[in-house]
Amino acid sequence: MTTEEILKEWNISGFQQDLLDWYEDQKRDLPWRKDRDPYKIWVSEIMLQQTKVDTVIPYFNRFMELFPTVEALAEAEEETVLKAWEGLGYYSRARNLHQAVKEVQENYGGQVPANPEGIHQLRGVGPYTAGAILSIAFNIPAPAVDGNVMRVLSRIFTIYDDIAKGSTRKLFESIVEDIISPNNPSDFNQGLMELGALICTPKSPSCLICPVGKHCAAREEGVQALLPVKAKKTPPKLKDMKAVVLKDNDGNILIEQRPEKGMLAKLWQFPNLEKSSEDLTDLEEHLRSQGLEVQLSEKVHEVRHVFSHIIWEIDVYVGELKGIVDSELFGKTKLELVKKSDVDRYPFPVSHQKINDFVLKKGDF
DNA sequence: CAAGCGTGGAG
DNA sequence: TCTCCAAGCTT
Repeated sequence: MTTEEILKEWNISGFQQDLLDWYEDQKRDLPWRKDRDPYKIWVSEIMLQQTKVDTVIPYFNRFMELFPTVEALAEAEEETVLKAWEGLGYYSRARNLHQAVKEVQENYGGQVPANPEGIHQLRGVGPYTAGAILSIAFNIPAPAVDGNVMRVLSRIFTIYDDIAKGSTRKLFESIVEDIISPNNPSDFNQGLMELGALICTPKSPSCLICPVGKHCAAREEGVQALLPVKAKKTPPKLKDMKAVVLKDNDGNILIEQRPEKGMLAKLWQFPNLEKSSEDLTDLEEHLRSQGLEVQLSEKVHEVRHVFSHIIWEIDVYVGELKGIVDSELFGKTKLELVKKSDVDRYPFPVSHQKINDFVLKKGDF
């Protein structure tokens, strides 16, 4: 049967009631479900993008202690926000959220806009997050189609479109507009996602205890394991890197800030470059070009770190900073000499936390 | 539209 | 060790 034929004889209000009853009974007690503060819903939705609930919970709780309100976050330093995000990944989320919250503080007096136009133009708020905030916080019947919702609905209506394609999301949004509960869009959307997280899971879904199993075409046909259809993404590419932990005469450590755009933007790291020679010349030249004279050791460690699209294999060196040869050049760099105990104050990506752990915390350097 | 953008956990 | 993710957005 086609999706249209299924929908025509499908029991919409029965599905709504079964889903809402199950959600009311089985929903998890999560920190962002204690009230409907739009700011908290917003922050939680940004953190939950491509990130599991169990990972988010401690970050969310710390974030709310540091920045309890729109005003508090708007007034915070960006580096403080990035430090609170350290380890959570996709750091543009933190920078975009910070910018958007400043705009809300400036343009809306700190009140999160409760309409589609206002909310969608905020940095980092795309179609899913806009719908999630509108429905969950303001109970407005807007679709909030994430991976869970596409998986659940692809099974219920046996939809074989590739959910990795952007255009497919629109199809699911139009379906949600048809079936969303007009009285309780907040719990309806959350119920769909909760069902995807707890019952209608990617692998071996629990169809036997599914509260909406009688509405599901995939279960009827026994094809739930074939859905959803999702194109495979290309595997990450290997990149050989070098990093060096440098100490000066006073025991200070040299760190550098990454560029404002691109991967790990504005985070800090130990001087880091793509490997271009087997010996030490590439490192020495890289540092000399920034005005630094150094004495390097042989490789002391190796770090492997997998990103979503790249794998870094980092050869780690240590060395001594002999002097700043060209202080004018050094002044233009994003390098800083900091006390060993202060390295932890800066936001580091996990790849370089691994270096920090090995060289500065476990090692005797 | 496809690619770029992180991380830690499950199987 | 390897594969596949998990409440996506921006360019």
